[in-house]
Amino acid sequence: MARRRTTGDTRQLIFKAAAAEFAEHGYEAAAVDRIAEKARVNKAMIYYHFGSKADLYREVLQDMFRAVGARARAIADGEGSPDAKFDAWVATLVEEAAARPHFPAIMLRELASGGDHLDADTVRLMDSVYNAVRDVIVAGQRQGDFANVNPLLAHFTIIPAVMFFLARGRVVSRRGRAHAHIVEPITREAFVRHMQRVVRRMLGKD
Amino acid sequence: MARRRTTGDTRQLIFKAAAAEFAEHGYEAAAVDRIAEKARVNKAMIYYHFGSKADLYREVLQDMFRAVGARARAIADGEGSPDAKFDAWVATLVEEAAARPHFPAIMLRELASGGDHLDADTVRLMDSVYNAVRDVIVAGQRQGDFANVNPLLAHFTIIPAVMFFLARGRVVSRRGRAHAHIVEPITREAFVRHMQRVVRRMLGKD
DNA sequence: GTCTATAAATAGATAGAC
DNA sequence: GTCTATCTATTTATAGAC
Repeated sequence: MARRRTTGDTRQLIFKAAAAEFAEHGYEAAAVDRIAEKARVNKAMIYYHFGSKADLYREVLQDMFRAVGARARAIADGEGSPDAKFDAWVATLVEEAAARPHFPAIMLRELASGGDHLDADTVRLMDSVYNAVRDVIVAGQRQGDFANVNPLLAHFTIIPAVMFFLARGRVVSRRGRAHAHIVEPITREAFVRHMQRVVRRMLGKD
Repeated sequence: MARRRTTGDTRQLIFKAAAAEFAEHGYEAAAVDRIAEKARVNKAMIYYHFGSKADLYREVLQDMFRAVGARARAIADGEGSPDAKFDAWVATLVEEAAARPHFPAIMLRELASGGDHLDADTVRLMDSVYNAVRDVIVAGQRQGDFANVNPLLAHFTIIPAVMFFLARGRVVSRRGRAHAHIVEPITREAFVRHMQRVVRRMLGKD
């Protein structure tokens, strides 16, 4: 059944096209014209629905961090040992980021630009992800399972590795790079297992 | 003694301004006009000395990877235990990247763009960094000090953490973010110690 | 809600004088 | 080697018809 395009559809088409465009080019170099093209929508519609390029970007960012934050909180508040929770967190982060191909690139670029486009609300959402991670670490330390590791340093050991790994896929798949060791492929399974091992050893007591 | 500006000076002024501009905005959004402004040089001089924006960018990238590659190779071929070499590698990487404030941001952005602007020569330079790291890991494994860890996975655990940490400095130092845990400051010393510990545990045998 | 047309600014790059 | 002036394309954004 083909049905007419509704307002919600248009918004979502724009939203998805915007996420892809911001990931490919970054906020500054992203072109509203190209977003309209990708969404097969008239450019004026983007301004009608989202107001400005900056507002559209903010919505894309917040959507990403809201999704990851919810899953992180679910793990933190769920059942299982601290070790098992971190196994789940690593797997979830990879899964969630892989399901949104634009997520790692946008995060990498936002960091590179010094958080130029992060408003207070977005920082709060990023913080809620970290807070869930920290809760698990502190709980693990209280019950004597984890060593005395700074939770923020632990967080910034896991997140960068996952973002790099997923962003790297596009670099590796380009042609004309067959003979460099650094672009050898890594399977997602191998990466997850590696990171789970690294995290367990990072957090574990001696 | 004030001396006249020579050709070499002009080239280097442009070079440094370009590195800063590419780091701040990324290749696409970088403006040749702004590079000229920063270097206090006429825009036409950039094209006279470097040919194009793309060529200028390539030179900036290659310079970065050449410097880091040389230091990585020196550590790999030098004296010391494999463990000590990795302590040195972590400290060196942080030092080298901190001395070039544009380095982490450019690398983050290049990765985010899928290596769009990496020619074969630049990939070879990146590869030489990894090859030095891999040599140390393989040697450590041969002499029974290291566990059987995939060297590429190990490399992509260290590099991202260092790049994130250094790029994060600019995000943290912005105003209006005082109340998020995720932007709490981390000293360089604490980070280096943490990473050295993580790397030792990642590579060490059980 | 959706379109066309266009304004106003800025981009990369070059011609040509000196 | 260094400059000014300029070409052409593209940018964000909006006015106004339907």
